[in-house]
Amino acid sequence: MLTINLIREKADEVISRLKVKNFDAAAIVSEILKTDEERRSTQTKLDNTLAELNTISKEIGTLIRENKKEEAEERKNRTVVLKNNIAELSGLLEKLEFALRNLAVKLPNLPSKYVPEGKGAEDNVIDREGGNMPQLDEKALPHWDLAKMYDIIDFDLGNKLTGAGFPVYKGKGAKLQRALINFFLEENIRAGYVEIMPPLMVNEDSGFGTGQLPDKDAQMYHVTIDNFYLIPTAEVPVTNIYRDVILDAAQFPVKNTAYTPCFRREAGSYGKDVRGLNRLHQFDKVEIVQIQHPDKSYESLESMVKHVEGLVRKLELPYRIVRLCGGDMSFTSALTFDFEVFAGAQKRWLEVSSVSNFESFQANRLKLRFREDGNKKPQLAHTLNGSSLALPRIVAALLENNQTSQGIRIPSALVPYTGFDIIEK
RNA sequence: GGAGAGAUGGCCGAGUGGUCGAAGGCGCACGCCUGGAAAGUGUGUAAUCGCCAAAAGCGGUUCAUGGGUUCGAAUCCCAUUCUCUCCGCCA
Repeated sequence: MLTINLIREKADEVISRLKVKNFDAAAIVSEILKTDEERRSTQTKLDNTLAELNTISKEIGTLIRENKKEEAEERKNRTVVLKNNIAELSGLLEKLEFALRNLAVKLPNLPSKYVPEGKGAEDNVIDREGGNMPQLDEKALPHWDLAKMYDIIDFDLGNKLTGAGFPVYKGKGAKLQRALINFFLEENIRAGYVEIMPPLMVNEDSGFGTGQLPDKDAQMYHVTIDNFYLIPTAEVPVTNIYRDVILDAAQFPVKNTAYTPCFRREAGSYGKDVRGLNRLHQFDKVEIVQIQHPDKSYESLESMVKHVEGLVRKLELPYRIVRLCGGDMSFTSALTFDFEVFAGAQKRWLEVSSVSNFESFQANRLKLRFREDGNKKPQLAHTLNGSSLALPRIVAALLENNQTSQGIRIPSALVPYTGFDIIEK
């Protein structure tokens, strides 16, 4: 959520910058300015009325103590009028604040100056490519066939236990999951991230804090009996740790990493996108989160991108780093880099990580602030996060690209974690 | 799940209808003292919104959360959440 102050002070800039996201903000901004104006004048009236009531109440106290009953009664009569006004004004104020918030949450985050213009995925900019493309012959199998052949991931069994999108990992398949989780976590810890193991269900407040609620509730599994939500990403509980928190500037950068299963309903998905491991309802992901001083958040973003790149390189996967254009960016992001790895048998790029700087957009909703030496007023921090990494598509690419006639070769960086270097029949 | 007790500022803790944004202490900041430090001592020490160009200042709100009673609520009433104790159940 953008701050009202920013919209009030730089309305034209907000409108022009949101054009990069193909978002026409003019109508909403003018509505916000009007509502905000009205809100402020209503509050002034209300404050004055409340102040008068407070004064009278104090006088009544004094009069009663002095045994001046009649004068006290007289003043009580005046309060009847005041209280009616207060009820009316505070009702109006509440309505205006509600309206203002509803308008404000409709505005996406401003794209940073590094965001390329464009309508959709085809306009994204490929910043870097790396790794070697696999040399596979024509008979190379997609990962869902390999998973079956080596009996390491059982999609049918998942259907039986739960439903589509909940695979069962078996034997070396299960061990590979565990190895990847540990590999990612250990690499993150080595880079200075503090490991967090959060709850997998969150309450409504947390859902609002990171913006899944109220709009995107259809993407989350809802535990209705206790009104909890299964987390769609570790970003939700980890970022909410800092909801309503005022940090000390000396604590920057805050760096957290967390492994969690992620649960997503993925309503509306279909076709080849959901084949095999490409899109699941439950999957494993290791997340990195940073909270940083506004002056340094782009340095942090850069370091996160470098870090994730290091992981993909160690896994010897062909990858590319994509800078998302305005039209393809998420609502909340100011700048996003997607990591894609190439799955050799499907012959397509799979998104395995998305690293974003949200600047103060998320922090405003969370009320995540910091205080600087010599500056009494708390100000909003910048938040960033990224996957490092999401497992299923990494596994898909590993299986497909590393298939040989002997079996599936495990990249050497991972062998200390798996304890084996090949998956055979 | 049942019964009871509780939730106050960064922390501890007093406060049961008006003079309470809240005693006292700890912590923290700045000063005095000191050769320097400790001890001692003095002062200060929340967030948020509005008025104001801004600062200062003034005003509103906030004692878990949401309602209510009252001229007036940290204090009384109701609901919710959380914590603790006992009982039950349990990896």
